[in-house]
Amino acid sequence: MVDSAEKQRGYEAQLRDAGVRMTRPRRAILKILAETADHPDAMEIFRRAVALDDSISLSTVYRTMKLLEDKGAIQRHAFAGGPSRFEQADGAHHDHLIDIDTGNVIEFQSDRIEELQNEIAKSLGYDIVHHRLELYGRKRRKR
Amino acid sequence: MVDSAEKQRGYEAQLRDAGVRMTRPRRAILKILAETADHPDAMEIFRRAVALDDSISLSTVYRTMKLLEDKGAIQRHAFAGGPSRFEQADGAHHDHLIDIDTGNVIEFQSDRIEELQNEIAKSLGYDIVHHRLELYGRKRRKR
DNA sequence: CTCTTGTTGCAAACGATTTGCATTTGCATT
DNA sequence: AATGCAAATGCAAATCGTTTGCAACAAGAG
Ligand SMILES: [Mn+2]
Ligand SMILES: [Mn+2]
Ligand SMILES: [Zn+2]
Ligand SMILES: [Zn+2]
Repeated sequence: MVDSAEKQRGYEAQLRDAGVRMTRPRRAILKILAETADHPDAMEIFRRAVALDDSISLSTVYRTMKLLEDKGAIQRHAFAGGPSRFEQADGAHHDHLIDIDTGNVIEFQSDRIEELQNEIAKSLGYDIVHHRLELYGRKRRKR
Repeated sequence: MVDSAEKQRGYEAQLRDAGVRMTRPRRAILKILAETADHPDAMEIFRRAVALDDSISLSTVYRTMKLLEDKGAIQRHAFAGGPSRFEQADGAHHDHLIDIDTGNVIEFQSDRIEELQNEIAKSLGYDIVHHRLELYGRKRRKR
């Protein structure tokens, strides 16, 4: 809590420096993003935002997500089937495993896979600009 | 040509055996899929289908793609940004590198990456049901 | 405090895909 | 070859997530 409030202040300062006006809706959304550990979609962010400021509109949530994405403050993930989901872009790169029963998202990271991806692209004459690695799975039945 | 006509006949027989009625639109779409080497989207398939049978509707293209997907005859890929793109499901598993400038799709396959994915899922207590690995890249500037 | 310009909420538009419905068709049956 | 019925079609309208036009509003530089 203490930590996320601090983190949020850092976010705001960083954005203000980038020439972004700090409005009530934006503050609410940044607070939500700083506090959450999951990967909420726009509607979920909207719901949480309304709790902080009941005059926020869904359009503004969408507009803000796009703004933050452009500024590199968040990442957008279009997992199969559902709407886009978001997360802060502060941590290190990672990929995702999606629980197809619950929608839960688990993060993982593999240097080896990242390396192999680069090798493959290189051998095909390409430079990777970005990539997407998503595992869709089901919790293993306990034995 | 000879080859794809043969391939298409195989497709039709296989589907008929699965209880799928062979209609004019379906025959047209199967022909298109058997002949193409790329990853067309629904609208593109529609355009090519109209050339074979000008009474085909876009709805039917969508309905047929879903049917074929359910029967396991084709695969649907939702690459970033655009509409779903399709390809026959006959060959071996592979992943894709998308040229972000042209939209061209290049196929590749890495046993090592597939292995690593399974290890990761396993270590997280999951079984992979399906996955998505897409590299978005740009052709390397010639030196 | 004022002015300028960016931002907002709202409703309407959007693009891809799906769906309801009346009509047509495949095809198994006589 | 004619019949019957379920399945498939075309069309238009609906859907879903997301974007946009616009008039009202508010951030923050001066
Ligand atoms: Mn994540
Ligand atoms: Mn492919
Ligand atoms: Zn990665
Ligand atoms: Zn793969």
